[in-house]
Amino acid sequence: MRAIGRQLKIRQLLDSQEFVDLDTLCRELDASESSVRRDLISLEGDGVLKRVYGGAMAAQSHDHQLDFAWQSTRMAEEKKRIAALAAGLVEDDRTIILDGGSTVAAVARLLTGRSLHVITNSLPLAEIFSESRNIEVTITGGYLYPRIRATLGPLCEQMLGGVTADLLIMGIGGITSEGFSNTNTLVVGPERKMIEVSRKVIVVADHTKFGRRAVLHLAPLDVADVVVSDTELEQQHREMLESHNVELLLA
Amino acid sequence: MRAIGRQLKIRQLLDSQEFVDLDTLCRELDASESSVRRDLISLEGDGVLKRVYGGAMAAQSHDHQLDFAWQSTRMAEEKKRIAALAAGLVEDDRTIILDGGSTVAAVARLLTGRSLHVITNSLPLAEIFSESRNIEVTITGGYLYPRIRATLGPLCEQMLGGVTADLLIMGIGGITSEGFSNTNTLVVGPERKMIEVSRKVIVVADHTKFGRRAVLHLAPLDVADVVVSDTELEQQHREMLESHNVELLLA
DNA sequence: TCATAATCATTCAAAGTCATTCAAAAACGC
DNA sequence: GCGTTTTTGAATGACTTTGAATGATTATGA
Repeated sequence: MRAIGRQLKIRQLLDSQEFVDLDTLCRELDASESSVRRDLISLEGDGVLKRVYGGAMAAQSHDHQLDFAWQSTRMAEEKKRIAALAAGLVEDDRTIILDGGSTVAAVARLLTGRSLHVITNSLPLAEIFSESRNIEVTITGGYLYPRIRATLGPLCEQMLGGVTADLLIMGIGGITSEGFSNTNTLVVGPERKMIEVSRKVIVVADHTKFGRRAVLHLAPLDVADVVVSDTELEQQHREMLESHNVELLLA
Repeated sequence: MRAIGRQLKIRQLLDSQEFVDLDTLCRELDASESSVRRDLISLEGDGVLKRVYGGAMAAQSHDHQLDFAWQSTRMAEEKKRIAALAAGLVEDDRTIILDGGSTVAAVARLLTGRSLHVITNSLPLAEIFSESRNIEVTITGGYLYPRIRATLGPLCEQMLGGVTADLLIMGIGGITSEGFSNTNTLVVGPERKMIEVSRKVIVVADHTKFGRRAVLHLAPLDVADVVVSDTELEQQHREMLESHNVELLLA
């Protein structure tokens, strides 16, 4: 059977089932492991499926499953490692501000058993701590932005202006030598306030965020005390942070 | 079976049941205890489930949480009728404050299609409007009280002090001739503020609340403009409200 | 309260899976 | 037919996952 025929059959298989392992594919397609692997690499490039350890998963759009598929990728693993490192930097019984990024959510899940005072504008994040008896959660008020389910606006910023925190853990959209930037116009206001009222600022960002400049400039590099990223970060970006006196930790 | 396949099956299992023990998982997945544990750790990291001693529990999604809270309230027919009547009193394009009682939640459900600005300190209530494109939700900040998932405390009251609303719809613990009272020490502070900043106050309360005095006095009867209750309300209580110039509507 | 049983985290060797390389086979153009 | 390009499958070594064993921790019941 030719490559095209095999790939067609793989597509069909993934229509009916969510996951197929390599052995099954080799048997069904009557092809060698190597060929099947090559097909999977090709199909993954087309966005048809998601390669996972032991086989492949269907990449059905907008379904619950897609999130799952993405979460099981290598990138998600890096995110988890970054989160673990960042969580280790948090000392007990401190007041920390968490912004609403997905990497920060991963950090939050690792903090659930600790004793802390958490301030956040993100409802999903607040929910993570709902079972944590030793964590006091303060939510900033304001307009509830539905898409990301976080509070924003002047009321939010005003309230942030009235608090102080030992630590801020913040996700970010892009990092260049000019500073940190974010994609969402509305969130930068609260984020600037968060930076302002926090004694120490930790930014969590995987290596793909480096060299990218998102639409909205947020703050210069030196507002961050620590940046936590992963080991795939290029040397030039490492030096960029060092030259701005930002401590860099790689997970 | 590979890790991804197992984790998929665990998800499916937790869709249908709230808790699974480790033995069952090992048998169902035909995998060792160690592997299942690793899967659970990974899935917990993804926020899919909550690991508990002896197995794992489904991490209820927000919708489910709501539905659960919904079902757990003994939702008498009366309450629904009261809610419908109260919702009918709300005019479009107004700013209304909703407090966090279960009867008020019933009102909120009926308002989802409307065009309004809603201010609330209750997270479950805010969730009800998450899909409503024409409703702008403002959440009051403050300490997040886990049991009822509402914000409280000085920050909350301070923020309430900074707004004004056309209408307040409030649930209540007890109503006597001395006034309204509530069971929870912490919620009366925000509730007093809510009354203060609202031009009109509607109290929703089924007939069982009348004649009962809860531990904490909240406000005298005449702060309410309208009380909505059900037809089983005794005559003496009807007269009590009338004598305080409170309009009484019975559903 | 203490002893017992069950569950859990950690470690480590074995098994499984993956990316890469390379020579053989197949397809293609002329 | 013959040389070139593409595809294939086996082999190698690197990497990841697995399951059993160990000791630590947590529930249970007397």
